[in-house]
Amino acid sequence: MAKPSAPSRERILVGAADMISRRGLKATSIRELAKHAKAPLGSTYHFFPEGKRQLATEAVRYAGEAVTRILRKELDEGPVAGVRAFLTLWRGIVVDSDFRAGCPVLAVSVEEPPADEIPPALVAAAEAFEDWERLLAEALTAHGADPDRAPGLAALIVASVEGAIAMCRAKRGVQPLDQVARQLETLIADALGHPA
Amino acid sequence: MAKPSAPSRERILVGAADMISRRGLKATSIRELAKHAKAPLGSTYHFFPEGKRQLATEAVRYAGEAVTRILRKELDEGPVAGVRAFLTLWRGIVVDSDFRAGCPVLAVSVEEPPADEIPPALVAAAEAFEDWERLLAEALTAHGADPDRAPGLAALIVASVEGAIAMCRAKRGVQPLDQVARQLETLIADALGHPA
DNA sequence: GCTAGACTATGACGAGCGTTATAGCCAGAG
DNA sequence: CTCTGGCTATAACGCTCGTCATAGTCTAGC
Repeated sequence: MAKPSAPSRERILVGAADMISRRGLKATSIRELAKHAKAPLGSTYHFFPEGKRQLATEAVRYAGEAVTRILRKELDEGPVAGVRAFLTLWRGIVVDSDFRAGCPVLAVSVEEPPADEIPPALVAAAEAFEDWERLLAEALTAHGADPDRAPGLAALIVASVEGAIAMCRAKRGVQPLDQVARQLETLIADALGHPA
Repeated sequence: MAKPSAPSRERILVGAADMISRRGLKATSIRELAKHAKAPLGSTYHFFPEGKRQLATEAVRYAGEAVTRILRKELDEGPVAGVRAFLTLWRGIVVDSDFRAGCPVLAVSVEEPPADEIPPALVAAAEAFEDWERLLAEALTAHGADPDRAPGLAALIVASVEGAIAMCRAKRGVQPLDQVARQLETLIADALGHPA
């Protein structure tokens, strides 16, 4: 035994993030998730004893941090390259899933929390957004953007990409993401001092 | 008889749009919707005999067109005023609901359609986005923006506002919408020929 | 006042949900 | 080999879901 757990746990998390990004949190059932992740139903409660709440929270964190890692790496080449990678990442997910999958963080963000508490999955979603914004803002200021304006610009980038992902799914086409990509690219070039 | 129907029908529609904007489509149950709209459960099937599909489709159309009307009216004062009204509208909904409600069009857009068909509610969502983008693009070109770039700019506006609504809900604060408002305002001023 | 037709009230159907309980399997430690 | 404990299998709990059927109420037109 020894090793506290197998690759099953991570497979469940990945499957949960994917499923949430497609259907939303409430519409993702643990039974179907188990089937989708090729794990037995009992195992989900073995690995995540607090049930759906815990599973959702960890899935959002997992996905959010995966994107954070990619973003951090690509931003080493500068903000333009980083934003381009950010857009390409989501574009790939949307296209590869035939416009059926999107961003799990967004999916969790648009579901009403219960009246009495703020679910930890929603907190994890907010943290993911903040991480992405912070990384972008730092890269922008590091490359010459006005430090007062960089956070706002970073928020615009994240918001427009998330919105464009949803629009692509509704329209079943990549135009919104491509349009946003173009606009952001010139906008960032401008903010960095640019050539016109 | 005579009058084909009462104000009940519209009340159900409004309630459905509100509920969808909070919980998403799949998580909105007809039973709770009826309670929320103070209509009997039987009435929902009387007014919408095709059931949830029809109800969702009409609710999305209803909400989308309501926003379209507001947007069209406010754009008469120019693109800056129109975008400002657009943002203020959503800001009000988010704040008044204590960050529990958002955009029903976005909510429908991020839910996976069944494998065999594209649900009409999703088509209605795509149409709403397109209407908003078209109105914005027309206003931008009419006020001096480069006609080649206006559609992309309009898409960026819609995408960033939708994304910011979701981010506000996750963070339980209005900063994202306000940041996006500021960025869009200067961006539009620029695109219109501006003073720097 | 009576009747037709728009609306409402109520209850049932099968299905799926989250969750729990119980029992079984099976690799590795002693 | 035995035993232990991580993992799996199966069945069941109460609940809510979308939908439908049936019967009842109310009002407008004659």
